[in-house]
Amino acid sequence: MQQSKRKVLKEKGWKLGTAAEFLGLSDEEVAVIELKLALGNAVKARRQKKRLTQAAFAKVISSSQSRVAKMEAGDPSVSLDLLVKSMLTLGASRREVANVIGRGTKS
Amino acid sequence: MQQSKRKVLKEKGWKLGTAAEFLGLSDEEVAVIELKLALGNAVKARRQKKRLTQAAFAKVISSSQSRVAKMEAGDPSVSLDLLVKSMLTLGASRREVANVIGRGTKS
DNA sequence: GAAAATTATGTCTGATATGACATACTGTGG
DNA sequence: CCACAGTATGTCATATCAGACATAATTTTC
Repeated sequence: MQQSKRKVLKEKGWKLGTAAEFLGLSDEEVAVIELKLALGNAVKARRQKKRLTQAAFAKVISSSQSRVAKMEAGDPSVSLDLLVKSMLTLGASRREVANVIGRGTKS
Repeated sequence: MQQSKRKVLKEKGWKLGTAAEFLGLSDEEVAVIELKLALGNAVKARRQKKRLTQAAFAKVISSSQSRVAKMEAGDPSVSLDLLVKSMLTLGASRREVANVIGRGTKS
């Protein structure tokens, strides 16, 4: 696990704060976080392509603007479930979701 | 959304019970459920291949035997997060996880 | 450059997922 | 048959995630 990656994640608010947490975060967990970041970016891209505002999209998925913002920002409080459901709602196929997961997403 | 699929999910305990819930379950949500079933099967296959018992694997991911059983059984109470983390812990690459998501998994 | 729209961030309360435990079910060897 | 390993199922208390709201920061439009 490279320091560079750790740094980015830490800045996003993923608590790698204390030594215990730092040590306690397995590579698999870090990988899941990276997945979430990739999906967040993908959601943002798709939403923008559809020229939807965060608020508008929030209504579509019966959520709130702030939650959408957090999704896209890679906030630790959003689940894979929500991200995937969002992608699908934005019209992504299962395969497209898989692509994002397979190879990350360039911003 | 085909009746056949609905039926299978219902039997697994995904509450399509009341009319409201039946109508309230969007196709995207159903798709997410299918994803979970596919991942559950994939987890089971990988675990068995490694000749790990549910209890043994549970220890590895700091969980419990019952939760592993629920994952593999496609229980509604397990999250995508846990399923994906499990796959990765079982040695699956991000790409392999993507494959399961892209094309389901034949049991 | 002000006003308006959009997005970001923080924090609540309620909803849902969590590990743990108990216990029941299923097979398999003796 | 029976013990025993593995798996399934139900239930808890606690932790984590949810939508909602307020409000700050940013971007867009005029």
